[in-house]
Amino acid sequence: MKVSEYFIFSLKEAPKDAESKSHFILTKGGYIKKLASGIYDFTPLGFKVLKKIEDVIREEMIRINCYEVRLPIMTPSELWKETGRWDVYGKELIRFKDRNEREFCLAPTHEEIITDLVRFFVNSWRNLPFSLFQIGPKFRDEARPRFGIIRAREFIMKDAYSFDRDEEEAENTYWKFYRAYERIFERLNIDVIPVEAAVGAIGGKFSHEFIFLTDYGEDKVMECEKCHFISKKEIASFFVDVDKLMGELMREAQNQNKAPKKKVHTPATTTVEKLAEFLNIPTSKIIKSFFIKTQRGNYALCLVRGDRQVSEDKLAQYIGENFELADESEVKSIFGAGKGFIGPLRYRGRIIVDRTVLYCKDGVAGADEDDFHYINVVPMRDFPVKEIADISLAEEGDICPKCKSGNLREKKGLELGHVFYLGTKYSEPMELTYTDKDKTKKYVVMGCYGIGVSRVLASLVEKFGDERGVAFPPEIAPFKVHIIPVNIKDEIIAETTFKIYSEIKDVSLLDDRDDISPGEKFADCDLWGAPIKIVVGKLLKDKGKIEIINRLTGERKEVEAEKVKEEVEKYLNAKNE
RNA sequence: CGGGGCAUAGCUCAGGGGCGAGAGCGUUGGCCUUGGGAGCCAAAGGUCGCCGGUUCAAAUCCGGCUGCCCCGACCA
Repeated sequence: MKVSEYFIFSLKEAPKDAESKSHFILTKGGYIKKLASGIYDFTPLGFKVLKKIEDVIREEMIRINCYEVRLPIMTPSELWKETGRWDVYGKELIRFKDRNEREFCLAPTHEEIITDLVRFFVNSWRNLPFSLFQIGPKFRDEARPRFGIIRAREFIMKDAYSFDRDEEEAENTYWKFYRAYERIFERLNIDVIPVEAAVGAIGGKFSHEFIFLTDYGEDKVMECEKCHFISKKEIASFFVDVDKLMGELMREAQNQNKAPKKKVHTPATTTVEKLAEFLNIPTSKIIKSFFIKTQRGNYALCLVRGDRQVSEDKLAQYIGENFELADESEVKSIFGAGKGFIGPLRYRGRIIVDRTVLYCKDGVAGADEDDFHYINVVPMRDFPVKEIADISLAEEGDICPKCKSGNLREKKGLELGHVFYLGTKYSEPMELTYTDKDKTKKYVVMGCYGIGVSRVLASLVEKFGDERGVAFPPEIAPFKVHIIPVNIKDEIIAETTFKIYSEIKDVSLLDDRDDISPGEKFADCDLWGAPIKIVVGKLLKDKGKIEIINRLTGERKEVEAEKVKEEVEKYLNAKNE
């Protein structure tokens, strides 16, 4: 491709609001242009990279017998009402009406749509299993679009859906996709870490996110600084030596000299902070109690150390269902006190004790009486410790649950892919069934698998970009070679340049503009992403040589014009094997 | 959704009740130059976001709206 014949441009001044590296480079290099908040045009250059990424994904999907479809983005509300998501999705769903006042939305994801397609076709066990995918736009009216295409309102996603006959078959399919994802990201040269994701109680059995570590991520992850184990912060575990702590507590509980619990007046200490300040003790001495009501209507009292935060995801996972905090009147009628003053000392129902509470050897807990707490509270002595669970958020400095020695550090990550075992979450409400060999009707077992394609592009720029521009790895670079004739008006340079270009035309971008300075050409070369830079200039005049620079490694070679094609091929083949 | 900010040329921005509304970059024409966005000459290019108000007079002051940006909340 010749620059003079292409639609390609760059900006001298990138907009100041470009916050992340990828936003800056992609805008400055003319890959994308903002149309509205969180909505972007892709230019031929940007679209070219996007398609390379899509091609890698497409190949790997086809490799696992996943078939490509094209689903509408304008979708009728009826389908969303079948699963209840019309109401569950809030303002993020872009809704509108057609001329007949029928409600529609722009699809943010396609579970309902694909399930509708599939139920039209599937009747028998003979039709199963199979999986389908598509690559296309998704619409989510994000409250705050950010970092260019990292968090956009319209973005490109690959979404796949699997349909199996039973759980076992579906699990196998899940892991098949999981492995395909590993291959995809490896081929894309992007380092992702598969981490278990929160599924809540409704999601099903498994879910993994493929996380790319970057400051522009929106997910918090905990990483062990020693063994580099990574987990999402919401569900990250951390090491607590429960046996040792229980042994210590046991001795404390039996120690006759230990001060007995004592009721003290603590007026208006409705929060942990106020209580700690009032008693002049660290928050870590307080045993925080909160009372929950589960989806099935059961109650439980949960205890967490005062300086710790409960993880709603971990707690939901632990009890196996969703829950909410019991309301004030329920708490009052069961404990006889308001929320800030309840404790485990008299409660006879289910008590879930977070492991961090085991550190409290003379703690403070609510007295079940407004404006009163007990001090010198010893777990096991003063209340039963039967159910020990891991329900608090991991924090910086906690011990890694895997190697049990390194410290956890909080980092930011960006979700590039997500695999989800759905079970019958959609097939049940939407009546996607088949008749099995035994003539009984069964629900199809589903999974869904997404990759944020445009977000992968941004991540690649985050990884391979610098202040001046970006050099993509050959497999995804828009052009593999960027040819710069320093002065194309010079006949010798022009002749040599066009000769080289004719030999490697298919993979090259030739900057044949004759009206701009060399500096401008070099600047654009930095921006336009080719991993190989070929310069035809004074070296040709002086020594008859061409300069080849590998922008990814910085390696520089001087070769004769006749050898350029060979050199380029050598490099590309080495990278591709 | 809460808090804050911005809106003037294609881009980045200056100006601040009245005078022909400005700069740099970009664009067009001419010249010069060719190893890191170089230089000279000339020209084109504006609903000063929209609606209303105050005023003899509004791009400028006031109010509303819209859009965009930032912080936070939210983000199967």
